Amino acid sequence: MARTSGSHADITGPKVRRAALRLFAQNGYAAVSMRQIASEVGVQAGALYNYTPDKQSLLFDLLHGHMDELLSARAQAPRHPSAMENLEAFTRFHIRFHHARGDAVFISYMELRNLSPENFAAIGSMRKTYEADLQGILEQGVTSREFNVSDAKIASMAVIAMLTGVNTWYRDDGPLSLGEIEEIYWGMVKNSVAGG
Amino acid sequence: MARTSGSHADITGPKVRRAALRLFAQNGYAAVSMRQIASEVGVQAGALYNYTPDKQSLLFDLLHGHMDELLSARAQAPRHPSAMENLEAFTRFHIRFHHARGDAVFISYMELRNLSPENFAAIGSMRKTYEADLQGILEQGVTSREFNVSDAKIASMAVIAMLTGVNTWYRDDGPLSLGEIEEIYWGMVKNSVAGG
DNA sequence: CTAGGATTTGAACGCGTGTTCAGTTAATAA
DNA sequence: TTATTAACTGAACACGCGTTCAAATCCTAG
Repeated sequence: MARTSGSHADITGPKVRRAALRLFAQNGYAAVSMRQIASEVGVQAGALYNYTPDKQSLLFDLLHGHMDELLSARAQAPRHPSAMENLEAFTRFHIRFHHARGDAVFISYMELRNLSPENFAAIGSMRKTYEADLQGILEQGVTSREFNVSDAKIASMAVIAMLTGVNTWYRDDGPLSLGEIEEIYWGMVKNSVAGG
Repeated sequence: MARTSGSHADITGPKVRRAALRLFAQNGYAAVSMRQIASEVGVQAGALYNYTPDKQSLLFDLLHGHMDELLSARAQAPRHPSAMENLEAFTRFHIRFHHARGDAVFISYMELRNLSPENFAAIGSMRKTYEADLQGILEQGVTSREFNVSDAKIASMAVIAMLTGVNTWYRDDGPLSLGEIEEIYWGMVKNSVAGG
C-alpha cells in the first residue's frame, strides 16, 4: 500500500463539498457545472468523481449532512421542565444554528426539487423530525397552560418560518448584533404563542 | 393589414407565460429549457421568440408582473384609522393574495439570483415598497401605543416571513380551510406585535 | 380571389453539459 | 531504489442548450 498518510483525498474531499455548497447556494444546483466546482477546487472535472459518484449525490450529501448536523445538535440540547424555557432554547438555537449555515439552509429550501424521490423523502423525513420537536414543545405548553395555541402543528410551522426568515435579511455588518436579533425574535415568538 | 382579430398572438402569448411560470416554479429557471416551454404550449421552440426577446426577459416579466399585481392590489386596499385594523387587513390580504399565486411567489423568492443586476434591482425595490407598507402600519401602531415593538423594520420582516410560510405547507385538500388559517395567523400576528 | 402580413416550422449554429477512462504523476512501503 | 497505488489529467463521448432565420403556412382585408 502507498500514500495513506500523505494522501490528498482528505483535503480535496472537503474542498469539493465546500465549493459545491457555495456555488449551489449562489447560483443554484442546475446552473452550476462540474467544471465550475472543479475549477474552484483547483482540479480538473474528472477528478471530482473520486469524491462523488455523480452530481446528484453531491447535492444529496450536502443536504443530508446539514440535516444530520441539525438533528444531532438539537438532540444534545438540554430539556427543561417548563415549556417556556424549552421554547426559548429552541428559538435561540434555531437562529444561531441557521445563521452559521446560510448556504446550507438556502440549498435545503431551494434544491429539494432537484433530488430523486427517495432522496427527497429522506430529507423530508429529517425535516419533519425537527418540526416535530418544536411541535412537541408547543403541545407541552398547551397542556401546562403556559401557551395558548389552537393548533400546535400550524403554530410550529409559523414560528419556524418566522425564525428561518432571519437568514434572508440579516447581515453581520448590519446595525444589530445576532444577540439583539435573538432577543427581539424571542419576544415575538413568546407573545405569539403565549399571549391572547 | 391582415390577421388582427383572428390573430393567435393574444392566445399564445399568455399560454407561454403560464407554461413558463408553472415550469420555472416546478423545476427551476435554469433547469427548464425553451423547448420544454414550447412543448407545453404546443409549438416549436423558435415560435417563443415572437413573445419574448430571450429566456431571461421571460423570467423578469413574470416576476415584474407578479410584483405589479401585488402592489396595485395592495394599493387599492382601504386604510383604517387604527393600526390594529390595518394590520389585520394586511395579514388577511397577504395570506389570500399569496395563496392564490403559489408559483409566482415561489419563483419570486427562488429565482432572483438569475436576474441581471438591473432586473434584480427593479424587483428588489418593488419588494421594499411592499415591506415598507407593513412597516408603516407597525410604526403607526407604535405611535398610537397599540403595538409594542422595539424595531418596526425587523418586526415587519418577521411577520412577512411567518405569513409567506403558509405557502410552503398549506394544501387546499388539507384539514383546515384558508379562512381558518387566516384566523389562526391573525391571532399570532396580533399577539406577536401587540403583546408583552 | 388575391395580396400581404402575422405566425409558425424545422433545421442549423456554436457551445457547454455530465460522465468515462486510458494514461500520467506523485508519494509511500518495502 | 523499486514496486505499488492513490490522485489527477486531458481528451473524448453523446447530447441538449439558447437562439437565429429562410421558408412555409395561415388568415383576413380589400
